[in-house]
Amino acid sequence: MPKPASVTKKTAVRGSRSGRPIMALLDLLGRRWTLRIVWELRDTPLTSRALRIACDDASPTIVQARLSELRAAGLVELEPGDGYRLTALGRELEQTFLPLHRFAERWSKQVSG
Amino acid sequence: MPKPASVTKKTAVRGSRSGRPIMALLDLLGRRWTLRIVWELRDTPLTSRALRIACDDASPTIVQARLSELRAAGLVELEPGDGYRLTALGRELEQTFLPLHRFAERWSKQVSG
DNA sequence: TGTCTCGCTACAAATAATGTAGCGTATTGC
DNA sequence: GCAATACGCTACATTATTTGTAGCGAGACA
Repeated sequence: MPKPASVTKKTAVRGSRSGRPIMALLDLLGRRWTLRIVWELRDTPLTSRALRIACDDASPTIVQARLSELRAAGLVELEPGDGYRLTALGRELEQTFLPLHRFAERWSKQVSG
Repeated sequence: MPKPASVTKKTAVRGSRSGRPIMALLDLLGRRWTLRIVWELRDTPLTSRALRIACDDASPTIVQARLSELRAAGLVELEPGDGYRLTALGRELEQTFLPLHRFAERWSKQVSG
């Protein structure tokens, strides 16, 4: 059951068939380690290796793949000599995630007991 | 300190080694279709089949798997006769996602243009 | 030179997702 | 009663993604 080319292409985001940016974004962020990577870059640039370690020693394959996607999406950039960091746009995104930290605390308390 | 069983066991989330709820949450949400499912339930309950269709005809296997995870996480519940819907906690989470819609619009304009 | 680290890639094995079919259980209409 | 339908959910083979390990070429440092 083939999907349209725009969705089958490697770089494209699933769910973008609709042309609704939110779907493309949800898809991009819903890939393994993507949210985590944005999170780890939230307040400091990290080299690719430091990032891997920060992400529970995720494999370089997937970290590089996610970084490529995030760079293509204009959310992350590579500052030579400094490592990866969020772009201005990436920082905007990260801002929308700040309440998530607080929520996570509430959530873990409510789920565990 | 170890997280509650529901977050440390096999069913639970990668990245929870640290015991930091945010990691567990980021991992849970960073699984394919999870964000999308929460999004689709944002303002109306949906039956499992309606949800599949809303999610670009995702396979029932994965939708059911994600729903199980989200139910175990206390974010989604099944109301018999009504379908799946966000719990109070799930609605709190969804609230933190609202700015995402607006961001997605900004993002798509900046990336494509 | 040798030894670092950097960003990044290759590649086989393991794991997860996909697409299709169908189960058992209600609920409806006849 | 009895199909027809929709529900939540599962089986399973195919395909895609992720993982883990190893290592490349380039640059900095000594």
